[in-house]
Amino acid sequence: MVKSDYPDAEIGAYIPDIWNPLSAQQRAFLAQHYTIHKYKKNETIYCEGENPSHLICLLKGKVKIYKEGVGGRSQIIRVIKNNEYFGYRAFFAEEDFVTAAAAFEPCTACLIPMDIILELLKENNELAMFFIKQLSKDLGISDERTVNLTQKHIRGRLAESLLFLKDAYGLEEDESTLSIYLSREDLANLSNMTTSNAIRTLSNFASEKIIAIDGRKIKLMDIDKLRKISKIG
Amino acid sequence: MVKSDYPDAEIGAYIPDIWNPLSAQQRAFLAQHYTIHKYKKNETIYCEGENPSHLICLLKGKVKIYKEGVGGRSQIIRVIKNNEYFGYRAFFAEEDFVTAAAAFEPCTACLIPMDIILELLKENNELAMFFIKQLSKDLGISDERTVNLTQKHIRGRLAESLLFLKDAYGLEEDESTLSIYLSREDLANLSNMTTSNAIRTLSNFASEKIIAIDGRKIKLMDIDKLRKISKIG
DNA sequence: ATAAAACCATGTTATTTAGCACAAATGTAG
DNA sequence: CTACATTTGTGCTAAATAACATGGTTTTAT
Repeated sequence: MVKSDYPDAEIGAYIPDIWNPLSAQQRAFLAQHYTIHKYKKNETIYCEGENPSHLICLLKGKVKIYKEGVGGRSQIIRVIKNNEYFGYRAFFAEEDFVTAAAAFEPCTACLIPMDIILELLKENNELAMFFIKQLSKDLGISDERTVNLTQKHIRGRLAESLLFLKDAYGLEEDESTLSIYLSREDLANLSNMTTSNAIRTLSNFASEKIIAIDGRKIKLMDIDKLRKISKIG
Repeated sequence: MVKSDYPDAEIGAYIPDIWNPLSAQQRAFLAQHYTIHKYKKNETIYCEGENPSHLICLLKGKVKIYKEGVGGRSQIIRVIKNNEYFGYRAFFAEEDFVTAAAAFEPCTACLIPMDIILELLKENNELAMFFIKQLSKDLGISDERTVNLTQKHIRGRLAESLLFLKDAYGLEEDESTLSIYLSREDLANLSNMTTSNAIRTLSNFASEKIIAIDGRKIKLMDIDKLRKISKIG
């Protein structure tokens, strides 16, 4: 609702992947229909079972896509950063959401009704190719993740999650601190383990000088070693 | 190479999902470039790390898509049946294969070079929508599977695999025998467990009269109970 | 500022699952 | 048909992980 921060004239700069392929006319059409929303920290963006209606492009902040499993345990499936799109898979598959989305931290997002996207897809193949490519990449990542989460041991899974967070959200200026601060519980849900085991394994990594922890701040001290641990499982 | 069994004139009937959206001209173009291949039982169709080049439509037989994990264990990611397409994800993502494919039983497939598909995609949006929808469905299944394989216990995972095989390949005329005969090892690889545990759990199900086993033949005797076991994990 | 709630840390125990060994059954090649 | 390889079945042991309990610490809300 705070379009002021993201003036219409510049919207294209914030959603380049779907804006660039469009013709002038298509851009005008899109510009008429998008809206800007803000989400508070920990706010739910959509829930499992809901009906998908909008393509969401994250302009600012960090989002988790997760799934409630058996016995209250939840599993983080993927994470979203700046300029990434989500919320559209279920619509294309003609299903309700099988995952939920929530904000790790305060977020701003651009929402575009899926009907509008469908209209654009009918006339613009380059846009269709964007979605085909994106879905293909995500499917590869998901397949990879299935094996990693099922076959690796705790240390391997946690090491992998730390590297995953580094790749997803990068490091701070010191080139070693993860620029996302997660609760131990979220870290556990990302790594398919209990909170206790996330805490314990994190402490072990710290005493082995592979990482350094200061509350929720995590410094990666020995990335090669993390890679090795992640690789051997 | 045995086009005889699948005469050119009828090819459209075998690959309807991508044939129907095409114009007459596009169909002619496609007909010029497809080939028919046969695969023997257990033959590898493609390997992890290879470069994807063809869209494959399975005309006859059953195929597994799997991934070698840590320590020689392999994980079956999904299975393919008649009239389903595979082999294209990696191409669209511009990656090498992250999975491998092999024939469960003797197979016949129609291969179409991905370049040809790309050409057709440029001019045909309906075809693009087919891939968007298919990839979206597969991604949902993959996400679902990640949670099922990681959070459920052995009995839940095996029950789920049996139901999964029923949905994928159906039952024989008796309405209860799975119409695919897998080795215990494949069943284990599908369910993320060791072969011993697959054997053991299968025996347990049999003594509980939930299934009946006769070699590799598996009869589902109490599907409701299987669903319940799968659900509670 | 203070109370309440959520989170972090660590030790102990219980459960689940993998790993191994070996025998029996089945399939396969010559 | 026979010999050999592979698959299946079963029991036992070891390892990995979850579950629980408790106390300290930080965050949040009022």
